[in-house]
Amino acid sequence: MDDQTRMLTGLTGLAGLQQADVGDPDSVRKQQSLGQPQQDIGDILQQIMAITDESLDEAQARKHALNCHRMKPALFSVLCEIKEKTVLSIRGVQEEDPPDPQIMRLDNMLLAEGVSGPEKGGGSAAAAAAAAAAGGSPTDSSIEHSDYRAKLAQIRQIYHAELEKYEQACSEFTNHVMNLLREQSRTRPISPKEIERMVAIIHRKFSSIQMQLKQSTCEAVMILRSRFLDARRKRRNFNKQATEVLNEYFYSHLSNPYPSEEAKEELAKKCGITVSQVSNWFGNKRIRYKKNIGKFQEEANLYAVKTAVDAANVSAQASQANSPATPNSGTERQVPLCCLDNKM
DNA sequence: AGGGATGATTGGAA
DNA sequence: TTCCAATCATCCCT
Repeated sequence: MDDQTRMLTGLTGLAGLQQADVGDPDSVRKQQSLGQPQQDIGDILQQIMAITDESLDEAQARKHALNCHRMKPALFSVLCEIKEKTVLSIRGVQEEDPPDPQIMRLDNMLLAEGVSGPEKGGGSAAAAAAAAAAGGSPTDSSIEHSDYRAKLAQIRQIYHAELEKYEQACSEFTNHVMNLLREQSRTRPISPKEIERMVAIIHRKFSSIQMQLKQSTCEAVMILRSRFLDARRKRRNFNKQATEVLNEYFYSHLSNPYPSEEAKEELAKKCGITVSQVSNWFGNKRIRYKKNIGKFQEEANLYAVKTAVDAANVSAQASQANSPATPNSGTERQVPLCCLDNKM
């Protein structure tokens, strides 16, 4: 049975509808049950078409009569079915979209940066690590860090506020459209499926707006990040005291200038820098010393003397305080004039 | 301004 | 992962 036939069959209930009968379903039933000749479907359609030619009152009355007709649900259901099979099904195929990879990428990025998702260490932890590696005085890095964190928090706040606004607008609009369509479904054939589809369309539209929001948020984070990372490049030399502490350790452990993790932590604490900065410093120092031992000889001698004097002071204090002590027993430091071991 | 010094980064090896 | 070696980027002295 094709759609046309089905429609006609579905409409047979309305056949024989006459102006006088409209609004009186009983008379239709009576006519049907009595097997009265049924009018052609064309008559009804003509009556509907003719509504526009009638006076407003007449048209209203006829519309009302048609709306109240007991076969209306059947008619609407058939029309909905036809609609479903033609226009909507074509559109439905076209609009079925897979999860957008672009939006997934944006979501992942926002999550990783700590902008979306629950408040967490994410971006701020990364910022902390970067700021810690930024060098310079601890005050500088903490200023940069808090600055970065504050800006990120600001972005996060704006993002969530906007997102909430969009979501609210979306649900309000969806409700409005749904109510409207439900209302209209009394006067024109609208299936629940069609309403569902309309809701999906609205959500798609809003999600494309959301994508724009996500995109611009990502851009803002990237700009902030690049500015922050650029700042990281602006290194400061360690202060004199820190360099001295590091050099002292280096030259007093010249035979094995590889501080343990604990030693690095202690040096970092003493110098007010991070452990990775200590590692960087030792890495640079080893390679530069090895490349030009001659150039560093003077410096090495200087620290050797300093170390020796310190050691002497320590042992003098020890011998004063206690019984006679072995020279240098109070320090682990080695005499630093030897070459680096074969590790280098 | 130029150049050396120095802290950070990167890629590869162990 | 740690270290080396090369390199980059910036500082800072002359």
